[in-house]
Amino acid sequence: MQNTKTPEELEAAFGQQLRDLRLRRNIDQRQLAEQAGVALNAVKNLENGRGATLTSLVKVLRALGRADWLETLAPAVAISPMQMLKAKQLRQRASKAKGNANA
Amino acid sequence: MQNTKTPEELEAAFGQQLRDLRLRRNIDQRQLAEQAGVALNAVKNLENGRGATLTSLVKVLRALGRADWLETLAPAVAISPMQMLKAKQLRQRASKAKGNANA
DNA sequence: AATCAATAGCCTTAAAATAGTCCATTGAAT
DNA sequence: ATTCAATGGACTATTTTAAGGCTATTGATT
Repeated sequence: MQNTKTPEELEAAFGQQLRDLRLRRNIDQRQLAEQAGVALNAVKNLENGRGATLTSLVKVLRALGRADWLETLAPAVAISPMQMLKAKQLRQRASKAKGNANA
Repeated sequence: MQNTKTPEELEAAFGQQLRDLRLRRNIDQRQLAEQAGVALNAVKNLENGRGATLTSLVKVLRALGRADWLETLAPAVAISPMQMLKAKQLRQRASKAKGNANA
């Protein structure tokens, strides 16, 4: 089941979550910006889904105490000890063009 | 327990996770960029932690089928049905400067 | 060990975000 | 109902990123 939202919608919904985190801590945008080391405008851009840099986002997450969330994107796959033994490490490059899982 | 990593380190570690997701699907950067609708350079920037826009990130996550991850930042707090009744909705603004939870 | 596609890195131009400031609107507290 | 800080929106200058193209390096395959 795919996410049908457009990138714009995703960014806006994401901004709302950032806002929620901030408001749960009851700090204003100015304070958050200061603690994060970014401009007030950068926080506004993030929360309103108006476009932002990844750097601004990371700094703000850090200030909100949620930098750990950034580590949850690609969790290591859980494998059994037996599988562990013969598990090959992840490839460093995609395989050459013909045998790919492409569309 | 705080995350002690610098923003640069966080961004680099995050980029590695993006790369892992891509490699698990065995597609190359060019294909991912094409499917995401961004430039090849944007994918490189993301994976190498060299700076990127939130828009590029969102498009790439979407192409990787992981846009749902964006919804996991601020999960709704679980409360009991009894609490539900008297639960006030989250404030829309931080409270005025004196009584804040500031540093 | 030879091959060659995947990736890194650099360049230029265009587009977008940051930073700083100001003013208008509005939610929450009195 | 009034007040006023929190927020939104707009503007300019500066910095950063996107896009597109090119070359050098290197990991995976044979």
